[in-house]
This record gives sequence, structure tokens and C-alpha cells, in this order.
Amino acid sequence: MKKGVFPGMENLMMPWIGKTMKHIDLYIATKMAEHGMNLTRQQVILLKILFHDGPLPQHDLAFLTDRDKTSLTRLLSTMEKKNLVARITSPEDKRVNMVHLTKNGEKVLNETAPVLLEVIIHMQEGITEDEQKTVIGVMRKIQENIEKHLDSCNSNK
Amino acid sequence: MKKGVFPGMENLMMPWIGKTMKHIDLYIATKMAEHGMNLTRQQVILLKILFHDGPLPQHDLAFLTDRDKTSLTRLLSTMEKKNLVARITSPEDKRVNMVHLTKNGEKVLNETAPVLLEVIIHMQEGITEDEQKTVIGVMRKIQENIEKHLDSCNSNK
DNA sequence: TCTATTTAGTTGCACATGCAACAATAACCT
DNA sequence: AGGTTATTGTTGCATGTGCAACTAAATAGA
Repeated sequence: MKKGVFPGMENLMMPWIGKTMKHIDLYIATKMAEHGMNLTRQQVILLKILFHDGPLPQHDLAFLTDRDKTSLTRLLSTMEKKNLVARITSPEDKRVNMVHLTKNGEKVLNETAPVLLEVIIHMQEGITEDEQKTVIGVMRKIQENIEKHLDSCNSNK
Repeated sequence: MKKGVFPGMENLMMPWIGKTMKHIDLYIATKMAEHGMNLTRQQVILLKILFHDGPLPQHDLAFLTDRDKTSLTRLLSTMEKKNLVARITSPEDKRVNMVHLTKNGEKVLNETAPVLLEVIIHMQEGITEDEQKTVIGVMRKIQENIEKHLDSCNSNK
């Protein structure tokens, strides 16, 4: 039996993108586990952002990562349990939680870097710069298209 | 604040692919909801496969959709609750559940088709055939790369 | 034949995601 | 000042995902 060919969908990007992303997530998790780390792609990205752009309110983190605030709440809860980040209520605005990278979080991020680099290099083998640019351009275009059509739906209401 | 630019990751495909897929899933869910349907991308794909390739064991469905058998178990449970599919134990091999598309599932799939077509057309606006082929080729290549490296890891053990 | 292994499917646990509804706080505005 | 509105974050509920461990059934092998 052939694997992964949906009837009438062989030439569509959508199924390919979805499946590839699933593979990437699994590969990252596997590689992390190999190095004794228990981190998801999403967690690494959050660590990276916090390292570069310092303590940030949850609202900003959700915006930057294009994630629903409720998803971020739970992602942070997971990471807080692992002592990667810390929530500190802002004194100026008691509604706001400033999210800090902990010492441990910084240490883990550093250990993560070479593993992630290896993953990226492996994934990109045999793919040209031009192809990568095309892929990024198309992804951007798809997102623009979706936002455009979602907006026009909303304005119809 | 700029949205969606991870420090040092602007030129990597990975974050773009992940985010695009999230947008696609949301767009599909929104469009389905607009037409009074409550279906995810994953459910539609399963319906499509069952329609074309008839009743199938869960094992085969998991293999075809490149999904862990446990994920499929729960995906089917959701769909069974909605009366889209039915599990029927095979008389020849009592371990096997043959998954059937129900009458309702077939009806829903038919209603789904035009909506899905619209979504695909919207998403692809302004993207050339060549670009799509490149994207699919790159996705396939990434998956091959990952499988290759995962295999070599396993054989090292 | 009778045990050992393999196979198909489920369940517990952990993780990620979004919508609706909610509480707490701040800002706005009359 | 005081009520209304907006903002920030959490929780309930639903969905999808995978690994480890399990049950039940079939198959292989001694």
C-alpha cells in the first residue's frame, strides 16, 4: 500500500505541509531526547525570544508567536513547571505577568543551540537557497491570502 | 512590535511552515463553521480516503495518513460520535476493526467538497504552478532527510 | 498441542492549540 | 467620583498528537 497519497490531493501543497511539520516536530523531540532534553519546538522558540528580548508580558509573547493567549498560558505553565521561565506580576500593572527566562532556562537554551543547529542542517540537506526562499515566499503568501479572506468574511457580517 | 520574527530565524523555513499550517487549520475550521459544519482538516482527509478506498482496518488508515495508531483511535472516536464513520469488527480476524463511511459521513463529505475547494483556491492565489511544485518537492525532501537521519540514529543503537 | 511472539486496538499520561466565558485590574468618560 | 469599557490572564471544554503499557487475538515454532 502506498503511503501518504490522498485521492485527488497528490498535487496539493496542503497535505505535504501538514505532514512535513508533524515530522519536523517529532524529529526535534527525538533529537532533544537523545541529548537528555525534554523540550518541544514551541518551547525552544519561546526561550529564544525571551533570551533576546528580555522579560515580556504574556500578551506580547502571544502576539509575537502568533498564538492564542490561552495557548500561551498553558505553554508557560508547562515551562514554569520545568523551571525554564518565571511569571512575575508587574508592579505598575497588576494585570500583567512579566515572563522571565530563569537561569536554568538560559542554561537549557545554550545546550539546545547545537542540537537545533544540527536538526536544521540535516533537514535542509540537498535543498538549495533558492528553493528555501521560494518556500518561505509561498508560506508568507498563503498566510497573507488567508488573512485577506478572513478579513473580508468578518466585514461581511 | 513586529509580529512573528524570531531572532536569528527569519531566513529559516521551519518557523514559516509551522505557522502557515496553523493558519491553514484555523482557516479551514472557520470556513467549515461558516457553512454550519464542524469538521477539521484531519477529519475531512479521513472521510476522503474512506470514500475512495472503502472500508479499511484502522491499522491501514493510520499507515496511509502517517499517524500513530493511538491518534487514529481517538480521531475515529470523535468521528464516530458525530456519526461520520462506524467501526465494525472483522469476522475473519476479531482483532481488526473495519472502518466504514456512514451514509451521514458520505453526505457531509459531499457538502464539504465545495467549501474545501474554495479554501484551496483562496490559499493558492498568486502562487504559480512552479512555486507549488517547488514547495511540494522541498517538503518531500525534508521528510526524506528526516527519515534518513532517524534511521541512522536507530541503527547506531 | 502448547507456549512464545507478533499484531491490532485501547487507555493513561503529557503536550499543543483555540473558543467562550470568566475574574481582576486599568483606563475612559460623563 | 463612579459607572462603563477595555485589557490581561485563567479555566472549562473540545480537538489533535505521540509514547509506554496494556488486552485480546492470531500466528509461529518447538
